[in-house]
Amino acid sequence: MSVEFTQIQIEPAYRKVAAAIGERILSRTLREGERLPAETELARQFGVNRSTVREALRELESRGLVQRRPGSKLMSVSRPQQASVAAGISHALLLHDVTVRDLWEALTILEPPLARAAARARTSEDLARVIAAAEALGATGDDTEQAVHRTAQMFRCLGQATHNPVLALAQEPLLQLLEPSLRVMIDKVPQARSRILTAQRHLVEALQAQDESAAETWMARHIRDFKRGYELAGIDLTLRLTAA
Amino acid sequence: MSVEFTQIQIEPAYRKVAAAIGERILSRTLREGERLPAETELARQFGVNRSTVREALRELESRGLVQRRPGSKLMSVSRPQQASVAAGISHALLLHDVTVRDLWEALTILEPPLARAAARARTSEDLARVIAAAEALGATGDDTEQAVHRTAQMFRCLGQATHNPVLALAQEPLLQLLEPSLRVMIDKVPQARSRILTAQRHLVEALQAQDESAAETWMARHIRDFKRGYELAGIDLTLRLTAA
DNA sequence: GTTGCCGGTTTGTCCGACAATCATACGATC
DNA sequence: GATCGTATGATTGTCGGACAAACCGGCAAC
Repeated sequence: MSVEFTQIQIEPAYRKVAAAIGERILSRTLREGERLPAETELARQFGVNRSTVREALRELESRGLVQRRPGSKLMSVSRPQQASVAAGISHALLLHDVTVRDLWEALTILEPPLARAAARARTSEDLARVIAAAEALGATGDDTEQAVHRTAQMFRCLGQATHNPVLALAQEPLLQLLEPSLRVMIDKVPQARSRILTAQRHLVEALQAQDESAAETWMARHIRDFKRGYELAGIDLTLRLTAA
Repeated sequence: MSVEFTQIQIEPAYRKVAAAIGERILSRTLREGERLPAETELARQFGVNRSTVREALRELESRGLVQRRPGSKLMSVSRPQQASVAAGISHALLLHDVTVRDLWEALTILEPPLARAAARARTSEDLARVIAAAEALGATGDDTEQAVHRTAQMFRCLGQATHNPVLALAQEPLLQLLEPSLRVMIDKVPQARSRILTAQRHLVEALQAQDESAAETWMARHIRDFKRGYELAGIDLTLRLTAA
C-alpha cells in the first residue's frame, strides 16, 4: 500500500558549479597552479550569474582546492595545504567532544610507529631538518609559547621524514589539539621541559643511526611522559579539549 | 639598511564574517542545532550586504559548521559530519600523490591498535552492531560493490566501538581511499572474499570475548592480507591512488 | 634603472529585484 | 474533529547592474 519514493534532491546552482569545478580538479583535468578563468567568464560558461559563481568559489576556496596566489587576482588551482585540512579536522574533533584521553590514546597509537617509519625512510635532508629542529628546541628560553611550538615542530619534521603523506597529515590535527594542553602542562610542570628534551635528543640519535626500534621506543616513552605530565599538572584526562 | 615590514593582511569582508560566526560556533556560544538569523538580519548586524553574508555562509557550510536542516530555510549550527570531513581529507591526500603503499602502511599502523581499543571499550550495543555488520558481509552475494561497502562498514563499526572520535575519524579517510583499490582486488582475486570473511569472523569473536590481543592480531593479519591481495591482483604499490 | 602615469581587467562589495519555497494561520469541507 | 485549500508573510536562490579599488602591462619621463 505505502508507495515509496526515493528522496528527490534539488541542488542549488552554486553547489553544482562548485561540484563541476571540483571534479575537474580532482580528476586532474585542471592541474595545480593552473589559473581559473575570471568570474565573469565562468559565469558565462556555466550560464549563471556572477554571484552564483562567487558562492561556488567560496566553497572551493574553503576546501583548499583553489587559492589566490599572492599578487594575482585570478584564482588558481591548488592542493589543499596540510595545515588547513588539519585545522578542519581539529575543529570537527573539538565539536565532537574529544577528551584529553582520546587525544593521548591516538598519539600513543600513531606516534611510535611513525617514529619508526621516519627512522627507516629519512633522507639526509630530513635528518638535517630534525637536527635543526631539535637544536632550536634546546635553545628555547623561558618562552612557553615557543617551547610548545618547537616541540610540535619536531613532530612535524618526523612526519615529513616518513615520506608518507597519510602519516604526516594524520599527525597534524593531533598536534594542533595537543598544543593548548601542552602549554598548560609545560607551565605547571617544571621538569616537563627537560624530559621532552631528553626524549627528543634520543629520537634524533635514533634517526641518525636509522635505529627503528630505538626511535619507536623513545617515542613511546615520550608520549607516555605526556600523560604523566598531565597528571602532574592536574589536568583531568576526561575533560573536553578546548580550542587553541 | 634594509628596513623590514611585516606582511600586511587585508581580509575580504566575507572572510571576516565567516570567521566571526565560525568563532562563535567553535567557542560554543552558538550551540549545535541553534538556528542562525536570516541572511538579511545577519547582513544588518554585520553592516554588510546580503551577498557578502551569503559568501560567508558558503564557507561555513563547506566546513560543516552550519547546515540547513531538512524542511527549514534557516541555517542551523551543526557539528561537521565525520564522512564529510573525511572526504576533504581524502581529496587532499589524493592530490598529494598518496600511493597504495602509503595507505597500506597507515592501515598497518592504525588498525590493529584500533581493533584492540574496540575490544576493550565496546559496549553490548557496539557488539550487536559489529555482529550485524559481519552477518551482512557474510550474506553478500556476487555484488562487488556491496562486498566492498560492507567490508568498510565493518571497520566503521569497530571505529565506533572504540568510543574515541579521534580514532574513528582518522580511520574514515583511509577507508574512503581504500574502497576503489579494494574493488579491483576483490574482482581479480577470487580467494580475497573468503579471507576477508575469515579475518572478520575472528575479529567478531575477539570482540565478543573482549580479547584485546586476539583482536589486534587478527586485524594485523587482515591488513597484511590486503597487501597480499594487491600483489596477487597485480596492483603496483607505488602507484598513485585514484578517486572513487 | 627607477619612477610615474594610463587604460583595461578583475575582484570585492553594494543595491535592488523577483520567483520559488516554507511557516503559519484561517477558514472550508467532509 | 480531521483533513484540505488558501491567503499571507518571511526567507532563500538567483539574477542584473553598478562602482571603487587593485592589479597588469606598457610607455613615457627622469
